[in-house]
Amino acid sequence: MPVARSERLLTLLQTLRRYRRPVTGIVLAAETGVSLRTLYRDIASLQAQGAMIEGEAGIGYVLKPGFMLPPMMFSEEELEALVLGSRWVARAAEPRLAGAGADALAKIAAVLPADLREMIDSAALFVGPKRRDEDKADVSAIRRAIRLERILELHYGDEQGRISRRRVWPFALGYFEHVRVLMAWCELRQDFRHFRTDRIIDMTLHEVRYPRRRTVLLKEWREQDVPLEN
Amino acid sequence: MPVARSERLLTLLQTLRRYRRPVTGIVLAAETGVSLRTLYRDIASLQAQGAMIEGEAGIGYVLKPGFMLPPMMFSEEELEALVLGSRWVARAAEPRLAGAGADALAKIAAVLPADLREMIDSAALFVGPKRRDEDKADVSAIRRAIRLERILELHYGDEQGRISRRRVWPFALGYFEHVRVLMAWCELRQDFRHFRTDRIIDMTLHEVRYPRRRTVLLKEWREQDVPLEN
DNA sequence: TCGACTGCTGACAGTTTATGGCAGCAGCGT
DNA sequence: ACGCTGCTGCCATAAACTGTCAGCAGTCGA
Repeated sequence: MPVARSERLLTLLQTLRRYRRPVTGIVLAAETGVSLRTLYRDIASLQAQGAMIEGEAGIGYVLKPGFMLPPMMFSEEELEALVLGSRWVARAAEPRLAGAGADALAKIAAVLPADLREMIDSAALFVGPKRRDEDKADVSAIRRAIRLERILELHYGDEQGRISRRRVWPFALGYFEHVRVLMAWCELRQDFRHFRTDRIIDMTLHEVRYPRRRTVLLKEWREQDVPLEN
Repeated sequence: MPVARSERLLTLLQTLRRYRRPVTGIVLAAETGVSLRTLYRDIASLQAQGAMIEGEAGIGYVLKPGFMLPPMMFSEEELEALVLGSRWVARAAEPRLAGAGADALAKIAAVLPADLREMIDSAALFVGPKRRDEDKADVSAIRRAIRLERILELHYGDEQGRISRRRVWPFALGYFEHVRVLMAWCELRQDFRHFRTDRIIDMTLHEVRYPRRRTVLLKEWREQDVPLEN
């Protein structure tokens, strides 16, 4: 196994966590089954990776409360859930915890590749409680249209049951109250419009890209802040 | 740098993500600057770490959409924010995303040491929207009392403004609606009681531990499910 | 069916890296 | 002053990684 070292670092971290008081390097070396010299190197590695370990001469090591997550794989949706949840905490929880939520979000964003980081900016613009309705439309297809900046043709039914057909320029997915909402520029209305994804009856992804950048649209939409058409 | 290999694995993962279509090992080997044989070993390492990479003879490799987070350090509060957020998503979002939230939570819980995993079980029992009030009491002190199973003496003001002094056995912190709530066994009432942390005027952490295990109290409280006194 | 291409595994030697012991310096507490 | 401890450099040894070669199996197109 080529993971011997990584595992040992995790073990060291856990061992360090068990003790509340400072622990000497000799003890840690014995518990992880390694020489003192190597232990110092391991500590240095963990610190380099962001672990908040403090060592003081004559005292020992203490690990500031917290935890290091080993490398983990998250699916796109799990990532979205984490991001969405953190955003909710950041704006809805008590100030201290809200700050922690924002920090956690920033940490995750820092290690995300650029295209996924955009998801953090555009997804979950609004948050709210419960939602039970199933989307008729394929959300991942919508996401792809946003990513590729492609024109989307929608069959859309409003609350009166009227069905309209529109060509829109999708640029973001968000939540408002309990529904998922597609943010887009509507060619018909020549303005920003919001479409509940559960009311999209059918849609077609066009081959042509729309003539503007979605990031620009998002920025303009934010400044304009039009009310929900619904 | 002793992290050469880890970095290369991350690079490989990113490279793999860039391509949407299957990529042959030769290409990946060239891009990561490594021999084909080593690339196969790297792929195996990533798969062992949970990366969802699929290889098919005659085709190439494809990475299922998602992302691998490198090892990261989270503070206790950041972890709580992630857990709380995921829980909220798990119960409030649309079914598919809710499932993803639950999965993400389970993944995090799986790598957490036992004492922090208890936090997942006990914290954020209830979730709800916005909260703006400041806690008067020190939440981290409450958490410490829970962790150490210590008796807590509270100066508590109810909604009528009456102030009472109680000795309680704290065993969990949660949310209900928009307030943080301390779950405890109340010595005065000889029953489970809930205390809004923003109504705790003052508190004292006693030296003595209470005579029961907090996990047992939590279990009994769950089975009993008494209504909120508030 | 055949061949080209590709994923995958084993073996082995060369190279790199990690490890452990030793020495020395600096800070903390008694 | 002394012991304990964190921390760093050095270096020989041990371990791990890497590349090359070989072979087998599966996919696709001709």
